[in-house]
Amino acid sequence: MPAKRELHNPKASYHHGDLRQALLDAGDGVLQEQGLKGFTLRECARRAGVSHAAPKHHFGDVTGFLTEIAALGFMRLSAALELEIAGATNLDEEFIATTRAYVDFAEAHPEHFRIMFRCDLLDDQAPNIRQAAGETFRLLTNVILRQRGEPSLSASEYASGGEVIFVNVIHDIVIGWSHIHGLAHLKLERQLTMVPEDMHEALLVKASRRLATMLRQEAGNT
Amino acid sequence: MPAKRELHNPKASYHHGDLRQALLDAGDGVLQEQGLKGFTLRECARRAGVSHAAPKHHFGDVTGFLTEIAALGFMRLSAALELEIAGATNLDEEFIATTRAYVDFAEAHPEHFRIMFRCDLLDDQAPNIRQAAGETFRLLTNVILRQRGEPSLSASEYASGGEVIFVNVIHDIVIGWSHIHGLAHLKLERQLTMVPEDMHEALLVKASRRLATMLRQEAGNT
DNA sequence: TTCTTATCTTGACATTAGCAAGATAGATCC
DNA sequence: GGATCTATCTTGCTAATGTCAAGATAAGAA
Repeated sequence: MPAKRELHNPKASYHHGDLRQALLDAGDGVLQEQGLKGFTLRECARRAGVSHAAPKHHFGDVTGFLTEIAALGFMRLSAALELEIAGATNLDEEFIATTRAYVDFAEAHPEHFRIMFRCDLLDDQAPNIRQAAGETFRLLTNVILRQRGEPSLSASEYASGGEVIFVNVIHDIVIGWSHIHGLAHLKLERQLTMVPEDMHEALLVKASRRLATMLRQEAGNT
Repeated sequence: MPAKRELHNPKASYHHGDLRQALLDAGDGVLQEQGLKGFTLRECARRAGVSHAAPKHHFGDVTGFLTEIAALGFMRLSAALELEIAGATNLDEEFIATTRAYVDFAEAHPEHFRIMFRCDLLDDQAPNIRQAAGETFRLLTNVILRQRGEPSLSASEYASGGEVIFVNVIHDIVIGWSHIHGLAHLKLERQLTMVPEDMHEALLVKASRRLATMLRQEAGNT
């Protein structure tokens, strides 16, 4: 241990061990405490106790880093959806629970949510985020399929030609997702302030129940 | 005209005349050509032919500038909505046209749209943006009110206690707006790529028609 | 004319992303 | 064991940014 060298973090060795994960954790912290504005590669490096150029080897540039953060966001969203969906005991409840989980996620992790849906900041063709976002979409698709009384898609079914299976219901999937996503996004970005805060839960329930009822009806002409 | 001074723009006088508008125009150009990433106060100043600190006097800081840009965005969105709504000849058409105008706006001005709904980048309590966003919301509210066969709100009616008037229909307003906004946002952020591009128009029409039909029905229990 | 005020410039500082070159240490091979 | 290889991390640099403070300029008021 040569004393002449002053490492950024004298406790740690030159090789961090799991710097990649440490940087992702640091990024989480920065996003939570300072938001996307305070999110810089150098700040994350500082928190991880390494030099400013250390992240480059693991993520390339800031786009690569954000892509990874967004992919993690989709994984957490999927987990939250699965948890809420599993607790529902009927179709109305399931759709409401799905909406609630989605909206709650946006409010609990606003910066992650923003980044996940900012394709100009990401490499949205990267395999990891495509995979993660695809899984979220599969869960939402299945919620709609069940509303319509159709069988759900397993991950493997979805991977191998899910498009073919749900081509007939894609309209309803988009209707359902747009409803959920629009509500979450508008709420997150403070566009629903004309509704008193304590009415938001009731609003979510009523709106989602009405949507679900519609999804269970046969679509009309055209 | 002292020859020793080298102004940024020798053609213009020291006092620009309408630098505020020139900067806003420059900002428009930057957003269109380079997006939010290339949007910097200094770049806008360069385009307007003034020094890098000139914007400060007109907008304060970058947040103030973006707030102004966002307010303009809401005004343009309102104009687009009004135009499309005016062309509709029945309720189905009107709701579809509203959705189309909103979605088209997001695609035509993606960066404006992103900024308008990024409350962390803005001073969303500033009077100009509140006014502009309020007008957009009034137009959307009226679309929903007409679907329900209720009278529209004029700007003055909306300003003086519109909340009281539409408290009974706020659920449907949020349902309608969430649908429209969610569709626009998901499409803009490339989350609907599982639907072939040439089906997007038909998707929009079908989804909106179905939504409009629902809005015209009485809400069920709860 | 002189003073006042709004407008714009200059210069500086702290900060960032990204690059290039070098240092370190763990792993591999002989 | 020792030499080499390679991934990992550091240092130092450049160009750029937002913001501030101080000064310069012009337009209008007094």
